[in-house]
Amino acid sequence: MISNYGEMELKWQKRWADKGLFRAIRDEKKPKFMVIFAYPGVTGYLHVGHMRGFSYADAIGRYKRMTGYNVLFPVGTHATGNGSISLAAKIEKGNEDMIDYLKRNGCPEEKIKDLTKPMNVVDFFNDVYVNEYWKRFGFLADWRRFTCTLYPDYAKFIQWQFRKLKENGLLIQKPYYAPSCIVHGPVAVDASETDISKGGNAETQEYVLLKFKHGDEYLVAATLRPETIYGQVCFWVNPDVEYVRMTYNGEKWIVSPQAFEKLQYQKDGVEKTGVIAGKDMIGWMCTAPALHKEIPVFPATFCDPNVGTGLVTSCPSDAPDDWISLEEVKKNPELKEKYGLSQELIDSVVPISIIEIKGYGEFPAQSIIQSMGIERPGDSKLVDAKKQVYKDGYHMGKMKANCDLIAGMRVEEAKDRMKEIMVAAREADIFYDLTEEVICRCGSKVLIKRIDDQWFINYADKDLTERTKEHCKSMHIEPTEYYNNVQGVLDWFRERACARLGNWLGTKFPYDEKWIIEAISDSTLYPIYYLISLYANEGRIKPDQMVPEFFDYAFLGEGDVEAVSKTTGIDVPTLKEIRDDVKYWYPLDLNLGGKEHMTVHFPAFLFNHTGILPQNMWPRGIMVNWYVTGKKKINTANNKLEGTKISKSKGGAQPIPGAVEKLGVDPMRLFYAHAASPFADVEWDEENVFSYKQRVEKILSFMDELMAMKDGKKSDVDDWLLSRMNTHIAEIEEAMDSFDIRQLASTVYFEMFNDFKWYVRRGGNDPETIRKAARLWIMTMMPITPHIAEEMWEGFGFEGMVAEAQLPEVDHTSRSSVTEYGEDFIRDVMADIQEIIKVTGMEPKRIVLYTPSEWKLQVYRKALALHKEGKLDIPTLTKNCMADETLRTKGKAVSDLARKVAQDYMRLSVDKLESVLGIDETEHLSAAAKFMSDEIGYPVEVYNADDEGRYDPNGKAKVAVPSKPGIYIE
RNA sequence: GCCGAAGUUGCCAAGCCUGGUCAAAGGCGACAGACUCAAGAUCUGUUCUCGUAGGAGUUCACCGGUUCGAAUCCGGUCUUCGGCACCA
Repeated sequence: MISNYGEMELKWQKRWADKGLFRAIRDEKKPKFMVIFAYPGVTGYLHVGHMRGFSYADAIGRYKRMTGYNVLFPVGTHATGNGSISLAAKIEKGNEDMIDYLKRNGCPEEKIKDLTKPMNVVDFFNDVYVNEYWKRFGFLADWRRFTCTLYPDYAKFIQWQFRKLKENGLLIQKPYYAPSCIVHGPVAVDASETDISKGGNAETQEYVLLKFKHGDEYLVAATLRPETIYGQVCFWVNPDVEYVRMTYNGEKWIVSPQAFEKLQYQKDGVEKTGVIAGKDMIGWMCTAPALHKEIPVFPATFCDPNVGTGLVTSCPSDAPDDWISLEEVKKNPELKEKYGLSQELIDSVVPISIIEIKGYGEFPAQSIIQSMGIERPGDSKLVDAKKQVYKDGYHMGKMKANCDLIAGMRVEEAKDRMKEIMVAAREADIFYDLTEEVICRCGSKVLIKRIDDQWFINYADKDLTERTKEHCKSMHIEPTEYYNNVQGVLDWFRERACARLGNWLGTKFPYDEKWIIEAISDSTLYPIYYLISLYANEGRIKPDQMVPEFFDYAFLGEGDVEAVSKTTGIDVPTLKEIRDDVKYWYPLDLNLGGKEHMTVHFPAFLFNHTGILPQNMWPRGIMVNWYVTGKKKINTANNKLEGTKISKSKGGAQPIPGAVEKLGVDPMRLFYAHAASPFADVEWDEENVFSYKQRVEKILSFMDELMAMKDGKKSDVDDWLLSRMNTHIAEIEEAMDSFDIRQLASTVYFEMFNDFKWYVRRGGNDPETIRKAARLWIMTMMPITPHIAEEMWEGFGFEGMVAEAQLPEVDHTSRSSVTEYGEDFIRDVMADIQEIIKVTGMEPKRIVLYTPSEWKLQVYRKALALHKEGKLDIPTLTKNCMADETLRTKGKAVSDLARKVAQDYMRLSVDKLESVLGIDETEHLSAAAKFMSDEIGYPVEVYNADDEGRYDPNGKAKVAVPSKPGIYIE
């Protein structure tokens, strides 16, 4: 027994390290297997969930290692971006939450004060990931090759990669509208709020700016629904807002001050020329674009100067806000008075029905207002009403005949068409805005900014896409759903902005150093870099030497080695060695990553390989793993059991070191492997992990028992056990062809264990068989629970370490389905006996089994013979039996049995029938009678039905058929 | 909304591609028994319903279809989850 798991684990980790097992060294005589997991971002401590995918990679690597492959399993980290900048900034400011978080995860106090510099943060966590997570989990990764995206040598690689993209025509520049801090430049707006302090749910929306002419000025309204232009009847201005007069493109515009600020970031030559009070515009007449009709300007307080341009065109038929505000204007005499609007003018404004939506009346806005019971402007339900009617309109609506250029179109297409028409006629313009306020980490506003010379990787390139899609068909991608889906993902992938301006960590863009290469784009081709990082880490090559010619030679085999040596200053043998490594190890055999990578990293990873490297270096496999979710809780809202996301940033996640100490590495690895299919989320449940720990301990103590069996002898079950073991190994091989780690776990920790237990229960105790079988068993445990496997391996005194052992080929000669069936047969018979005892509630004095008469066996044998020829059916078998003199004398009994046999076995394998006939049941059951008596607790006797002297008061012998002996209990 | 995935017996979770050996693996929990001074220990059995003879009945979200036969194939419905881009 193991008294201290931690010590035991560390002991073996040290031995593996001392022996240098982690090192992957090129060996041309052996086939290679290169596996990575998508390296994690350095954003702080990881939690137990992250170890799931990482552990798969190690288990697969170990399995491959055991089955004859030379395995390269390198690791690294991804630190590009601003995660560590913001972490460092928080420490600097003494942010208590952050300091608390670090402490809670076991960061030593004295370390914390060092973490005020971003690079220190990166170095610190690199150390944590490697030592506290990966090494602690017993990974056999080639630590010498560790790399990080912020290392100077890595930067050289990325610069080369971008040069290649450019040379291959895959880098393009074009304008781009990106959320951008007014101080720091582009930021990422997403739910994790890595870059920002507020507004993670904001989305960028494209508005159409509609220009309403008034004199020589334009009132500019922003709309998401250009197709409603034909329904416009008036224009809304907020009387309480002071608007800005500005010039743009030789035109005079009026917009809200906020909109003016935003426009400055999106349009050139925008200038403020004055201001105008909203209330001064009330009562104006302006000309609507496209419609070319005069409409009046009315007051509306719902016009928010922060949204769009703060000016709104009114289409009451389809906009609930407009409808209700128009009603208000009509009903409210004060407004009339205040703004001097004539009754005549007001009366002239009537909604125009323009869109037909199933389930709505003539005026959709009116319908929804009535059904939701909204009565006045400002009602909070208006937000939902708007959403609903917009949504239904968009998907189900159809433009009515009065809509001129877009009449009869579905709203979906009318929208784009109308936009194009008006923009082309210079009656409209485009404008981008965020759906909610976004504030940068620095406290400044985030607005949408036009970037003219934004660099993109052109993933939309047709040729590249086709090539990549085609290649994916030949790849091994798990799960199958993703294999199918990736085709669509690759199609959907568009140009991707690949560089950023501002304060980011990362590699400088080689063609223009003001740009920093963006986080996704610098982590696509990197698996190949692990072949170089080894040399860089060992100081054999310096970043300065890693000029383009170096990579051209190393990766592409271009250039003359002597010349490259001269250019780079790297000696020829080293260059050749590197080139040989690349040729040997690449392509990557398996890239394993969480499901979040399916639409981002994996496609980019594929595209960069197919875009830069020759075809024989394109990746061979991808495996996607699902998550470990938080403990499920009852959601009181809907009374359902729901998992909660384990989140790095939000806390509440189980830190890894604590879990390791409490539960042990092997139980955790087993939990990851077995708790669910890799392609399903699994709940983190300590109780569950604990039960895996118990299973591991059970196996350990069971092994102790086996080791103690020194003087047993051979029996029938020995053959059975060895047959079972080989059958299981064949199963494992098949499962692991598709990296089915769960099946491996299931076979090894459950099925094999059960077989061993049965072996012992049946009296098996032969030391030679035990050693032989245990040897196989322990080896198959090595991928998932390597530490205890070593412990047992050593206990049995097997040579070397199991981590370097080779799993033998399946020994087909020792496999026998007849032998295996023999034990199933015993179990079935026992189950039948138990069933009878249970149902009758008897306290048996005597249990008698009857094996079937010879004539029945004859029928079965005939069935088998026919089955082998594929001719087993009822009439054929019956005829066949009746052709036999002795059988014919039995008459109906034979034909009845023949029918039953044919029916039962027609659709089953020949193998099954062969097994049933393969054993002599009388002999087999007699031999097992003692065992069964002991197990059941009552005496068991066995007779053959043809035995004249049998004890058979109930005539049970005659119901006996092969595989189903008659049973009599009294 | 679009795209994708899923709904299995108290819970977790296999099976579904390749229909029959599926009342449906395994684990957990529960129950009974064994062993114990004791143990979140271990072992054995049971765990949809009915049943004094190894059987029968009703199940794999719901409705319908294909088939001799469907948890598995097809169509539809409902529900849940994920992705929807500059975010690792």
